[in-house]
Amino acid sequence: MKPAVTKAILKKCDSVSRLLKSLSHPVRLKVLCSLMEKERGVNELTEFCGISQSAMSQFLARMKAEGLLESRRERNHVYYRVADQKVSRLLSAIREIYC
Amino acid sequence: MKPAVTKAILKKCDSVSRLLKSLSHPVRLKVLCSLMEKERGVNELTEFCGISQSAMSQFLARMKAEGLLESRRERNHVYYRVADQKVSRLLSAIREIYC
DNA sequence: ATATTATATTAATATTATATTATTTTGGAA
DNA sequence: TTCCAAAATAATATAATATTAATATAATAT
Repeated sequence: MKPAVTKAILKKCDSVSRLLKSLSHPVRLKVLCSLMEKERGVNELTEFCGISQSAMSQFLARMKAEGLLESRRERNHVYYRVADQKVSRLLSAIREIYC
Repeated sequence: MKPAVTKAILKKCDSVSRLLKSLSHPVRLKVLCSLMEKERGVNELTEFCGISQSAMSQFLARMKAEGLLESRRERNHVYYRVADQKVSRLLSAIREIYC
């Protein structure tokens, strides 16, 4: 492998692997998949994934902190949506290959 | 979400997230990336990733067990290559989006 | 003001993944 | 056979993540 090319790949791999780690949990992946079409409320996501409210809240907080999700509040409900265009593209590719 | 669609997605997410977990470690991702072009020896992979022989061997064994890699022996050297067509496609997609 | 519902945060524990070191196996060469 | 290099395995220590439970906040309704 040419050293010049090599170095660039190594760096990219570090950042990309961090992103993939975020997608690599079943709940986080389910959340992202279900948000592909449209934004959804915490309640809906929680039911969909079949986990506790607390757990979901933690997942959502983490994904938001990582820049994967954005949220907005409406009355006493919070709605989440996918924040990153590239992540959407990646999810589409995954769907195409595996679904 | 329609229950029929839902159930299929939930199942897929479980298996896909397992795969993504495997790609989500920097070393494993580097190995896969460097094997996109052609097969490579353990030695070369170890140097490329900058980890110990033992650690690399463990990663390779795991990836082989998971069906991501195949290997062949030639004299006292072992060469690894990507085993799964779908994984190759996924890696290509990742490259396209992030590199 | 109090109660209720939705969501978030914190803390404790359990689980799993990774790295390290030492040892073993494999196949070939002296 | 004995020796050597390459690779694999085993055992253990360490670090990272996930899970669970309890508590806290936010907004609204009574």
